[in-house]
Amino acid sequence: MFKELNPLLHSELRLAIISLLISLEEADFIYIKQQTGATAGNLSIQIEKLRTAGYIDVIKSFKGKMPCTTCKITAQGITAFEDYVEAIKSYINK
Amino acid sequence: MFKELNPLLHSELRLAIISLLISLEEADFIYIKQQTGATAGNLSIQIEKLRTAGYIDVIKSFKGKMPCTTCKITAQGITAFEDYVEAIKSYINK
DNA sequence: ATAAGTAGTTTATAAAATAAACCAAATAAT
DNA sequence: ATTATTTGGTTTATTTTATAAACTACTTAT
Repeated sequence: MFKELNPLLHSELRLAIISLLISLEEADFIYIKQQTGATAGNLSIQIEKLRTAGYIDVIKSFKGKMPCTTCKITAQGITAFEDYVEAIKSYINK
Repeated sequence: MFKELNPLLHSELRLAIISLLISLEEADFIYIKQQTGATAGNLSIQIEKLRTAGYIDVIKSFKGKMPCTTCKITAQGITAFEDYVEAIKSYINK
């Protein structure tokens, strides 16, 4: 009947992050912050959760003298997103 | 970019309840419990939240000698669900 | 030097979901 | 008839999650 919704992706901000990274393949902290409208603190935490789950890779570097955190979706992340999309459809297409 | 996800509907169980009621127009507590696999306690709470929001009507009656709680979606609930479906699409159709 | 801004992280608080315990009545077993 | 057991829930308590606020470290401008 209803498929299970992966709780890691069933979060407005984390879903937005993954959705962004699916189409972009790579995006930095500031860009994600702008696109999602999230606060830095919340974004920092949700990125870390996605990283711990193996859904994204996080690369910390410097852009000039400023630190720059870049995120990239992993193969596991792509699969998880695709599964989530299938699952949510079981709720919205009756 | 990303549309806001109504937090009342962005909950696995509440979304399942509303999704059921969209297609059925009416369902009782036991049936919803079976279809969603929710525990009675959790279901009781989530039904009350949907009722308070005006998304469903809850009618308490007796079926023979047993109490029976029947739920029915409201016009407001239908609109909220339709809006939610539009919003979630902004995350899953890139 | 001092103030203000950038790019984050950490800690604390509020909100949500879930589980466990409970209640009242009905039915089944001894 | 009295003691379980089940049904149909509600209430309370605990855990998890999300959000906001405070903080760190460094940079740029005054």
